[in-house]
Amino acid sequence: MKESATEELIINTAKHIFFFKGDYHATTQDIADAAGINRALIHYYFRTREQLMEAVLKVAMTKMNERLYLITQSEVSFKEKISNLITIIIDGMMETPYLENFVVNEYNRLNLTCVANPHKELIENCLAGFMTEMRDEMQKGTIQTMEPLHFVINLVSLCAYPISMRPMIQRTFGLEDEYYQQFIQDQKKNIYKMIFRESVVS
Amino acid sequence: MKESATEELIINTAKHIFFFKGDYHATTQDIADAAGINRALIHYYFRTREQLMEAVLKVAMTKMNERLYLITQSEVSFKEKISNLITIIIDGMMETPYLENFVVNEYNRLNLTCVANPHKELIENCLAGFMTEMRDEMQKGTIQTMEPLHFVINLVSLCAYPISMRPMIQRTFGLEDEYYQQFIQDQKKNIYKMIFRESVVS
DNA sequence: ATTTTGTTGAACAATTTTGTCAAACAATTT
DNA sequence: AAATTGTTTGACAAAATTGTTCAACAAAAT
Repeated sequence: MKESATEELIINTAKHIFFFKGDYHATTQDIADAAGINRALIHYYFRTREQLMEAVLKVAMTKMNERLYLITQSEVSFKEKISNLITIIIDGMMETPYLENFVVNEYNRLNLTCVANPHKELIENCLAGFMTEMRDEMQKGTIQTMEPLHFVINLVSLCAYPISMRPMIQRTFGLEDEYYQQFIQDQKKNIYKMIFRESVVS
Repeated sequence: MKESATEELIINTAKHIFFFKGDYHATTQDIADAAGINRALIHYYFRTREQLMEAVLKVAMTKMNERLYLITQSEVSFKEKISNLITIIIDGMMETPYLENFVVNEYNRLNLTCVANPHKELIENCLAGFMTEMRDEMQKGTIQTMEPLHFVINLVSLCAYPISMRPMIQRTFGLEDEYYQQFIQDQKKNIYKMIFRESVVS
């Protein structure tokens, strides 16, 4: 069953408003206006605002899961895998910078069991394999020795935080948009070199 | 002029709801109920919901600025300074885990010039000094060579992200509250050793 | 003690936002 | 072409939320 063009337009508009613009206070009217449609259509396709939110969140989480899967199951060298992970996270988040904030903020309000991950077990296996891989590399001395969970979360922190908190960081340090854009691109190499303890040429 | 006990109660309750619980959809009624007072009092002291939000945000940002100031201007060794920074950020954020998210989310809506930092120039000076200090340590080889701005933001990322995004991370990796609490405490030493490239005993 | 000032709560009004409905319209089928 | 089905629209109703007012009360000052 393929969804209607209007339904997809609504979802995409909502995604843009919530995940790109970060306007969590957007009303159904705001969404309808942005989509150039009548507000009643939102209710026609999604019944309530809440159900639209759930549908949008579902799409978001599925996307995140796909990313995670893509990274962990690929058959490439460890260094390449890390490199891919950095690129996928940073590029992905630049497309939808407010997605993670949205998930965290709406977390308590929405019933997240209804947006459970269909590939949950598959991903858990991939992640377990990735953990083992990390331990191997630590023994080899490629990366610093620490709990694999710390390593993964550190890696994600380095990629995601500067994008998630962009408005606050830009304001704190007084950085222009263009400069910050470049900063995030530079982060890709920077993180890689930090992880593998290579010196950075400046 | 000391503020009334009621006014302080309202501020503190709002802070708890927004910065600790992370319930951004809380109504004036919700806040009044949580504070055990009549809703009209909120309007009496703050006139509108928006002005209450601004007052709360002002308190939050002042607190953040104080932290930053405390760290950068202290006359201790570089390693100790980093150690303090990690502790202050992590402990501070555990008290108000949703504060940063709140600032980012409300950023576009609120007029942030009205909550401008009174110590702005002072902090900029301290930060500039800190940057120089970093460059020195990089030349000495204490820390990895990179742009000081990257170094600072990386440091903050490592501390803040696991707390800011806690609900999402816990869900993704299926971690219990108690375990995660410990994880964050362990992060303090972990980040320190990562920065100074000391090996971690596990 | 009385006036003044500040504080509180309940009821009310205004606004905003969501949700519902029936009629009009378009597309498809018979 | 008529009937059926699905889509779109504007108007309306309901609910939720904010903002206002007034009368009662308490505390402090004169």
